[in-house]
Amino acid sequence: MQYKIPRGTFDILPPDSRRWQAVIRIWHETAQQFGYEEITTPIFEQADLFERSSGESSDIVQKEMYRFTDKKGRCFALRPEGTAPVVRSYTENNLDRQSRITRLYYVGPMFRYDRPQAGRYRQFYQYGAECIGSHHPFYDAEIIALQTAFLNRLGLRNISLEINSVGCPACSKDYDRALTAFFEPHREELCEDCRSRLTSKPRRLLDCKVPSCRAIAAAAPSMLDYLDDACKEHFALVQGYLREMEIAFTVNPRIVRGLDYYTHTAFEFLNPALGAQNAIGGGGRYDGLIMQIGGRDIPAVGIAGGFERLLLSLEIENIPLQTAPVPDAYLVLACPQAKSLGIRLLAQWRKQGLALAYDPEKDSFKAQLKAADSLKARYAVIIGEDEIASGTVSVKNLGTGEQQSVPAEAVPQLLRSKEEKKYLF
RNA sequence: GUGGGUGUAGUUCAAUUGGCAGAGCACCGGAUUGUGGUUCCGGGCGUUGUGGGUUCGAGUCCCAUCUCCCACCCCA
Repeated sequence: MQYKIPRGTFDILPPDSRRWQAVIRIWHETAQQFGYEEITTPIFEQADLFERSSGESSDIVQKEMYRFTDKKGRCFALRPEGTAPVVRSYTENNLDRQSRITRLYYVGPMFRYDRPQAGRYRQFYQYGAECIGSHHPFYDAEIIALQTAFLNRLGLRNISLEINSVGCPACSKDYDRALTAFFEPHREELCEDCRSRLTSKPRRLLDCKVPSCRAIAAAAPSMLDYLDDACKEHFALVQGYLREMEIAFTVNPRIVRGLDYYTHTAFEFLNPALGAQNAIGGGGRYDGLIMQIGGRDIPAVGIAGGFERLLLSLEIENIPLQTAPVPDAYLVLACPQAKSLGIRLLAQWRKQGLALAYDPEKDSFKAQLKAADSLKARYAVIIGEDEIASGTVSVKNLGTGEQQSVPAEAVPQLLRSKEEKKYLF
């Protein structure tokens, strides 16, 4: 074993690849049902696109980005998240001129240089959707509904939705000041991390796991009390829409999203069964981002989620996704003279859409039937001396054992009709 | 980036105080020449993650390194 896969990456092999296909297919279907169209962007972009959008002080930029320079010294980064590239493409291609509301969704790999852990990888796969062009709270609720529909359709049940509002930049700033003022007198009692957070990101103090910090934070002021009237109303309307859509949620004023560009609504979908890495998706509104990266002042709201944790959740809850593909029939060629005819028929029947299995290295009759059985083929199509002599082939139902001879031309129709019959019961 | 655990056949796991590296499952073949599943029989020299060291002798002890796992951190 000479080469090894890079740390924090993984191959998706059968039978897992089937599960991935199924989940991705359901994502495409759900997003399209909600009026979203697919966008695919490159997996690398100018590094400063992410630096500018995520925020210089974010962990993504500070330590998790895969950066590199190309032969001409230009600085690129493997994308650590999906929103910035979509927004870049939106502005670059003037999509705002084409329609007032633009709904886009994507699927693809993201890259973050993190220490790998269960449910956390260096190359991981995300789905996401962005609704660009309106500040209306309906769209916040709608995109949450999209993500809810997706998770429900997969069969996940033990998922909770927590929402919060981080307000507009103005009330957000007020709140940070209030937090700093609140924690400052306790500086000496805080853990080391929290002391540095106090100056850089006071909000992070709220979800520190050190018990002593938690005790202090318990009495900290709530973001919700610092929302101005407009922000308060927006948040109330989002909640109203969610209730009308019958989407269960709890308000958690401590939700902090990792990236700087979020405004107003922020939310997370959590699966408590997952352990430390329990966020399976989330999103929020980012009204300032498009202007920030050089576009017009256009509001937007988006979601994203990771497939790894989705699949982990499905496994924990024992939800089957897709059964293994089985061949319609296994071709048994019983004598050397049958081989040429058999291979011609194999090709012909495949053109007609049948899933056929055949192994040229198995000569004995018994071995071929055994193989048919282990592949769970529904039928064996047998061609040997007898069949050649009579100008027919034998079709054996491997479930019931019944067997009949028919002309070769009848096989596709026969297998198809028998299969249809099967679905009638 | 920090701390703790882990690694033996394709896979799941054994191997006593350091003493010949094994089993289940899976896989392949066979059990009178054209009929599968059950059953029975046969089939394993694997750089014990990698590289060093101690020892007459290392899967086992020591050091380094890598991987994965758990937690911190962060998030998907």
